[in-house]
Amino acid sequence: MSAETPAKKELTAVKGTHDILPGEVEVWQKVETVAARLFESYGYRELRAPVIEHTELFEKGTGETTDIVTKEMYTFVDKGGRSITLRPEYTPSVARAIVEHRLDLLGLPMRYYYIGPMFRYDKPQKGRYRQFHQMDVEVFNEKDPAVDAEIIEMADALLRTLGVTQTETLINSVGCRACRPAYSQALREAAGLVRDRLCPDCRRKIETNPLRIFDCKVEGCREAARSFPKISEFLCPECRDHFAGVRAALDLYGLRYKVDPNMVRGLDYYTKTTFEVIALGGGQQNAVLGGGRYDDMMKDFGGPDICGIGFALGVERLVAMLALAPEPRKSLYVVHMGDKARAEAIRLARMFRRAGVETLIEYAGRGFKAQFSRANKLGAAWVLIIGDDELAKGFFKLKDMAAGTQIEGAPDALLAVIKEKQ
RNA sequence: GUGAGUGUAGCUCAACCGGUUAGAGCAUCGGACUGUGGAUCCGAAGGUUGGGGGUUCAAGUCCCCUCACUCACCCCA
Repeated sequence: MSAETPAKKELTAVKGTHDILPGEVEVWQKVETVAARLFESYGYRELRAPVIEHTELFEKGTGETTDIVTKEMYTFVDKGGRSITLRPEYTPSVARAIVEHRLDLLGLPMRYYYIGPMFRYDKPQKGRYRQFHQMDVEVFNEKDPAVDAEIIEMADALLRTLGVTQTETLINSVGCRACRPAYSQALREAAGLVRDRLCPDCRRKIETNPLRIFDCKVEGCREAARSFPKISEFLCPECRDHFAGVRAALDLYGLRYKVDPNMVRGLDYYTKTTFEVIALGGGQQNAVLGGGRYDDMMKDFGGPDICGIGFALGVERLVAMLALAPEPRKSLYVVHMGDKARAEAIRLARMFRRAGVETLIEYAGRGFKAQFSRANKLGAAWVLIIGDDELAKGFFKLKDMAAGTQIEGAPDALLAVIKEKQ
């Protein structure tokens, strides 16, 4: 081991990844426990799928034409020659697990949630990282539009529970395989007519993904897009009824939302309902969560014909919106003087820890003054004092650092005092 | 992948027109102070000025390359 020569800044976190340090990690823990409890109250169960999957899963599930698959995946060949990918999203993994384990035959509600890291080889910027974390929620085999509304309401409930208010909920219907092709065609024709007024990017989108023209921020394109046909005019009766059902159920909840016919999502597999919650104000990466229905994915996997709906929430983006004060922790610091006292300190610390008290022992062997200074710096609520006098009596002193008061007693009695105020 | 901005101590920042050994505050550690914290005073440690190359008698400062970060495009959580 090299005692000196601390490594210079050659060893850094990989681009686009971040350490979540103590101080911030408490916020994450809070978010995770609140979310898990809430999801379970809606009948969801945690399903932990692997971080790595066969590359093919995402090619088929996420879609070969999506940006995620064409240029953002962390893919490598393992030592067995398999093409493996660090998951860029979670939904395909759940669908795979259902097919693999035939979870659809258990007769249980197919409601799953998961919290964990995802990986996309993007260029990092505010709110966008290469390793980021999502809370993912999926419901399968429920086609009633009230379920769409319920899941949106649950997302809203999560944000409200965490004290997030500056958001807007957007919903849309992107139709299904019966009605969307006609709409895409109509859109291509409309866009083709004003081709010379569109930016180069959008001219390309006419062929590749005409819905995305609505996303463009160039004013000329926005202006042109206003005259384009709306998806609502093209929905088949089934999709139209479904969307009306979603809105009716949302109204039942009294939830505020905005129908945004221009909202398109980047994943190919969505059908009917899509939705997004965006943060008001702030940067450009403002989608806190997004999701929708995907009625064809399972079938496309060669599995049973089971519909699905879900959303993914970006934990980094959520945490950035929170202003949670850390909960004060009350800890004990054990100071001591002399070899025997040190041994007693170690013994008593174990006792207090087993009783559930956060306890640290002074190991630097400094004078009492320095030890108290240390305790103060660490923000200890109490200091347990062990010196020759205390050892002789079997009675120890306990100082309340905030009050500055000090009591004396046997370890059990002192523990009782701490537990009372903990 | 494209574009712009920024890189000086752990953090926040100085350093004149290119000119001696790159400074300060905060934080850290030690001492004053071996039976009691916060205050004060004293001191120490901490830097290849992101890295490499170039111009110059001389570069933290100017030029080029590169890396990282930030922001935006694209896309998305």
